[in-house]
Amino acid sequence: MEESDHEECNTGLCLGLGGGHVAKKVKKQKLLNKPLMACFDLAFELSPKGEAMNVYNNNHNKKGERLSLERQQNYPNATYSTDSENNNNNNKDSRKKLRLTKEQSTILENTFKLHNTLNPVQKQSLADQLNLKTRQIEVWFQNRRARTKLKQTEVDYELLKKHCQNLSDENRRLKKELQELKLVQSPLCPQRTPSKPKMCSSCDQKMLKLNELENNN
DNA sequence: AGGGTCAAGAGGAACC
DNA sequence: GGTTCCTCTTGACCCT
Repeated sequence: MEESDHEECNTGLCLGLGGGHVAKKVKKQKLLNKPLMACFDLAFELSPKGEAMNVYNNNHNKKGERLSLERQQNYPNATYSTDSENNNNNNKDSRKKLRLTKEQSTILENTFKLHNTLNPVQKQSLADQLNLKTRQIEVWFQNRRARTKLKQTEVDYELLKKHCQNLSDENRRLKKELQELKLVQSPLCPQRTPSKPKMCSSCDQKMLKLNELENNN
């Protein structure tokens, strides 16, 4: 990287001042009217509140350090920078949080509405359009799908809860109704007990004989 | 200070 | 076997 490559940068970070806290201080003085700029592998943006932030972390992260070579090979587009690239900054405050601009968020949201997954070509073109890494686009879509799913789960849970409540109410109502029916059929209400069927005299006699036989047996 | 949000890390599953 | 996705977790930042 030539020094002239970042002549626009007045954050101080190019001079070895690392970390978001430094950037935060510097931003208030110098960056208020610069929505997006890049310097080395660092890109800065203003948050909705006007704070300057490191757009993409440079992963001196404790975990980032153990990132396997294999994964780096799997994701060649990802900015898994090695310490040698950015080692001017101290490793402790590495993982800076990216804040997408309103415009970036809007475009991502609109794209997500059209298709919630992207093919590599779409990913690349979106990355170019938004000045982000394809890996960032990929991560955003992953997280967005996760949020959608979580929201849907919450909605489903509420629906099931309501349904369950309805079933409980119905069950209670039916139990009550059954109780009332039992009460109505009890001996305490003789008028409701089934009356003896009327029989003609011949049938009556036959019944009598049957009863006698049964009793004899 | 503590909780919420969200980008990113990590690891495993699924797919081709 | 490489790539992408899912899921859970982590950590930075914001808000109250």
